[in-house]
Order: sequence, then structure tokens, then C-alpha cells
Amino acid sequence: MDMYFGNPNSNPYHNNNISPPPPFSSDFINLSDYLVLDDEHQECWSQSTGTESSDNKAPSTTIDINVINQGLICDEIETSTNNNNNMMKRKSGVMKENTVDVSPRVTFRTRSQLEIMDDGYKWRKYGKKSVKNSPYPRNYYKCSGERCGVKKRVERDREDSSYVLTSYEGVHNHESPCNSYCTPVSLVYSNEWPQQNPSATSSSN
DNA sequence: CGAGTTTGACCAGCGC
DNA sequence: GCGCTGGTCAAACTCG
Repeated sequence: MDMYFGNPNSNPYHNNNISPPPPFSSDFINLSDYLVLDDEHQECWSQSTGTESSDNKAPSTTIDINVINQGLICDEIETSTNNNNNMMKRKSGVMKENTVDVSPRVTFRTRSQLEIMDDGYKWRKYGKKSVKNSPYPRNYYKCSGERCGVKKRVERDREDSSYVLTSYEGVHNHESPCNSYCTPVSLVYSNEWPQQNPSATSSSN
């Protein structure tokens, strides 16, 4: 499954002659494959999507893709807990200039053969690390935007290699590069949209 | 030649 | 204090 978040360079639906399907339709993205996971971010999900955070059930509706497209990723989330999870240290132990001191973070779990999701931003890889209890390495990316300290971590799900875990950290201080030539389209998925192919949401491959 | 990637080293936090 | 682990740096390397 390929995922597109608006980069016209790689998004086949960007062509003006082609009407893109609604986001998260079976041809565009498998909704069931697009989840915020882990306990740590469960609350984050509920706040960012407006869905109820009942128990541990994964949310199933109302995903605001603009959150991703604009880099507005769960702002206000984890700002009170980032002293542990969002270590932004240098070797000297001092916060690096240009880094954001408020580092909201949200994790997405996507079923994809590709580890890199095209979210419209340009990322530069700055590290790769093997992770304990996982056969798959974790890759570290920084936004290539000038003075933008947004980071992204990408790793394969250790329990199911068909899933990719993508963690975004920080808020972009610039627009997505694709915004300059992408027609603004509401990318908010809601219950009002008909389920085009409900069966496809549970089995995409 | 510039931009991006790779990869080993370094550092800090944490648990024991 | 020591070892393990995660995160970052930066030189070397690759690619267009």
C-alpha cells in the first residue's frame, strides 16, 4: 500500500485531470491501517482527532489529515511530560539552538511496504539505530526546512513487519512545500463520507 | 559539486 | 559505578 499526503511530486492524484478519491478510501489509504498506537499516545490521538478515547480501542473515524499536512501535530500534547520522552540533548547536555523546546509527538501505525510516508515535507535522515527487541532498525529524520526542528522516527513494527511506525515530534515553522502548488482540499475524513469499501479497511494485502 | 545518506562514535538517562 | 539503551553528531560516502 502506498500512502500519499499531498506531495504532488509523487502523488498520482495530484494531476489536475484526475479527481482524487476521498482520503482514506480503499484506494487511497486503508483507514484501519492508520492508527495512533501505544498507550503513551492514546490520549494524543483522542485529542487530535476528536474521537472518543474509550478503553484501548483504536479510533475508527474522523482523522484530520490537515494535522499532518500542516505539521500541526497534536500541539499541546505531551508538553507536560516531555521532560522524559522528548529528550533534546546534545552531548554537552544543552538544548541545541533551532530545536523546539515544546515537542508534541504523535505516532502513526501504517501498513505499508514502504517505510517512508510522503507527507509533503522534505526530510533529511540523520541517524539509524538498531532497537532492542526489534530486528528492524529505527531511522531518524529531521525536517529539511530552514530552522525547522521537527523530527520524525520511522521503524517497522516489531510484531508485524507489515506495519510501519512513524513518530512525528515538533511543529513545523513553515508550510508544507506542496502547499505552494497544491490546491487546498479539505482532507478531513468524517463519518459523513460513505464507506466506499468497508471490507477493504480490514484487509489491504 | 551540492545535497542527501550511511555509519561509527559519543553522550546522557536509567536500572541494577 | 557500570553497563545498556536511545538519540544525536559528523566525517565519509553516494548520487544526480
